[in-house]
Amino acid sequence: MPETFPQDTFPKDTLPIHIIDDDDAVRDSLSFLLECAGLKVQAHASAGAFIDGGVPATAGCIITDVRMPGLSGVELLQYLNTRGSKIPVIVVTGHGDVPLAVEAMKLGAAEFLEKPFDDDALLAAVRTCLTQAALHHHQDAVRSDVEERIAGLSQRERQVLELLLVGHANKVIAHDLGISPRTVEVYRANVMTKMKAASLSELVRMALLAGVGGPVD
Amino acid sequence: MPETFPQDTFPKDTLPIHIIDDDDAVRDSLSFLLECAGLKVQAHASAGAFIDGGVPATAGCIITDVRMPGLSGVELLQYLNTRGSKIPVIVVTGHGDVPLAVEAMKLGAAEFLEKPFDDDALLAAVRTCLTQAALHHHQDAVRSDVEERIAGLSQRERQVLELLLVGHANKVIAHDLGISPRTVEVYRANVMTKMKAASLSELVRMALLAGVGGPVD
DNA sequence: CGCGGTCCTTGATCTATCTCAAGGCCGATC
DNA sequence: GATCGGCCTTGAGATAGATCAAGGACCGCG
Repeated sequence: MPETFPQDTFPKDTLPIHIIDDDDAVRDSLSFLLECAGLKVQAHASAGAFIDGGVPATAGCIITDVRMPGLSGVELLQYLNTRGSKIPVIVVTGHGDVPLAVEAMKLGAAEFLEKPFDDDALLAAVRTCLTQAALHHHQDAVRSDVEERIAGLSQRERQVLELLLVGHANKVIAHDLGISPRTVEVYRANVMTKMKAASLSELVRMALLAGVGGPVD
Repeated sequence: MPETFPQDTFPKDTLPIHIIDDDDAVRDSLSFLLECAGLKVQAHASAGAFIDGGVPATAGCIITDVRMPGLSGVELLQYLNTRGSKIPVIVVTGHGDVPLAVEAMKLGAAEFLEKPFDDDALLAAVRTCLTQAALHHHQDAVRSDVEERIAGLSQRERQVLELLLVGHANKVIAHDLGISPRTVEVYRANVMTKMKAASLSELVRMALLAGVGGPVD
């Protein structure tokens, strides 16, 4: 079970910042800038190299160039979106125009800076991202934790869970599944135990968080 | 109780599109373009004029210029954000630069187009916005409906609702409120009736939708 | 004052749900 | 093959919750 940190004790500075740029000089100077600010940095020469390392579930943020051999910064954003990643991405570019910036922002970029950019502006953006990342990280930790518990349920237990979320009473669930109401109660109790839910209310909130048994509609 | 439309029968074309621009010629040409596309248009000469009309809870989208006397397009975005409005906003500008575009997008603009823009591009953006607006509109209708029901609860009923959402059993709630468990049951039943909830599960989902008794944490 | 209305409160009763205890089935392991 | 563990299943009794029916406090109104 992932640790859950209260927001203000969250170890922001341990979350690595990934720099993706094909220019050695840029990587070095960015790394230097961020490390001087006491931040942990990992540099990658291409988006592919970053992805090959396995997209970290937990990262502070990503700083990427747009024009690069292989995947461009925009393509990286698209890839991250398909992966459902919520890592904040700061896009930097030497040849930016408005349509490109708009596209990057639409794809969820947290910031779009034109070179040469102000060091302070970048640092400010990074800090903003780290704060956001800390929030998302906590949410994600909770959600993946809940998803794990759901995965740990047996088939019957999962069925009962879903019917429970629909709002059916035990006896209705029993009828639906063609078993005794008594048996449903056992699964229900198991679900509560395995999901570590102290109440039905909590169970419903957990399920919604994990995207099970959708909203009201 | 607001009607609920299945997504594809939603009357998109009845949702008005608000054009905000201080240039008469621009308003007219935009109005003409959109009306030819069969869309309903309302034009405003300034952001202030639009706001004074009362920000409509239901609108297709807003097309606004950036540079205007009075509130600028960016300031309009900020205002809409403070109001919690989710109306999609398309920003158009004759003198756009990257930082301005980025700022507008950060403030939630759906699109940022530079003049002279392609008519088809604008129409495509508008249609995208209308689709989004239809989705949000349905969500908002449901939420405001739920909020109304909550507002219709008596004080005791609301207290019981909150403790119920926390996951407390009736007898615990009774102890907390210093009344008989039996009495709690009455409020509980009233809450279910007034909220039109068929089950506790549904009640919890409604409450979460209305932002009452927050997420897991 | 007497009236209707809403809100808060409760008892008795019936129904649903949770707790304790336990048997049959199947695959994995020794 | 025997044993162990997990899954599915159930009964009887205790507990919590829903339903039926109703009294007292407060407020505005005629």
